Amino acid sequence: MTKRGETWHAEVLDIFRRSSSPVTAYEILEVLREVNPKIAPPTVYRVLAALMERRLIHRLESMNAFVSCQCDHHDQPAILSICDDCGTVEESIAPEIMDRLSSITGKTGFSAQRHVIEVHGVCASCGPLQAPA
Amino acid sequence: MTKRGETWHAEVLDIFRRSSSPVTAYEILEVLREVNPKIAPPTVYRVLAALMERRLIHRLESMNAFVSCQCDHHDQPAILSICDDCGTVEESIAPEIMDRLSSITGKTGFSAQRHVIEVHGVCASCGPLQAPA
DNA sequence: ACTATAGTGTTATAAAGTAGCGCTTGGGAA
DNA sequence: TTCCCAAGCGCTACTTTATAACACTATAGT
Repeated sequence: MTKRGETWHAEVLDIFRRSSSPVTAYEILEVLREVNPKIAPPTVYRVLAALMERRLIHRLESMNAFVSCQCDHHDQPAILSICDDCGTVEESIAPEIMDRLSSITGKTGFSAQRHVIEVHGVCASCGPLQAPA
Repeated sequence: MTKRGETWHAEVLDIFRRSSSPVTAYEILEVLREVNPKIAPPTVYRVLAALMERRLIHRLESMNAFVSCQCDHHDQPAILSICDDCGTVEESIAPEIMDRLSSITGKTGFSAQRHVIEVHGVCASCGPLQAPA
């Protein structure tokens, strides 16, 4: 199925891959509107949902934005580090942290299903060593 | 300062303490409007910002909602476990996880400043053992 | 008294996300 | 081959979440 249906999927994925920073749904909307000015939000959100389901993009919960997955493709939940200065997002994988997390939250019988880990800070390029005073 | 200014702070804190689940800004707005029907969103968001600064509440980034801080008061960042079934939120502290996290994200020179850790899942009361079939 | 500041009131608007309908297409079942 | 289904999309309208900007009041400190 879907040879004609995937029109926007590739288009949107491209937008993400061309951007080094998080992109909001409405920013995507604007770009798509350069192609078809009548596109509405639901189209964008549907594409985003599909791409998330395929693990091709991540949602940045703390920013209401999205980034493309940088890893080849792991089903491991990702640790996202966000530079509050330049907006760059880096992705790390650390299964042992997820295990520790699950075990800590599991102490009360909680069963973890989805980990949201976002670290805000300043990246190497923006850090104090690079921009002293 | 502030004997008259803090009107809403205590009121809002009370709302949080009476609720076992996350509360949205607009839910708070509704409650405040029972007292003063003319209250508008900015008032609520200002109170929330103040309470966050005092570390009395946490923002649940993945839900656009807020919960009161359950710990006595640590400046440690909290791990929030959210039951997607009943909405209950539990708070855990695990400095060693934060250290691990900072060290992992720091490998590329990233300097961590704010950790967002939210774990979605199912709590003990809602788990499969409690509701089999 | 004067001033800085924290908290609030108010209007308007921006930004983010969803409900719900219906159309088209292509692949598989009958 | 015909029918139906699922995926992707168009579109309208709407809800929810959040902020900008400006004004006012009261208290604490000097």
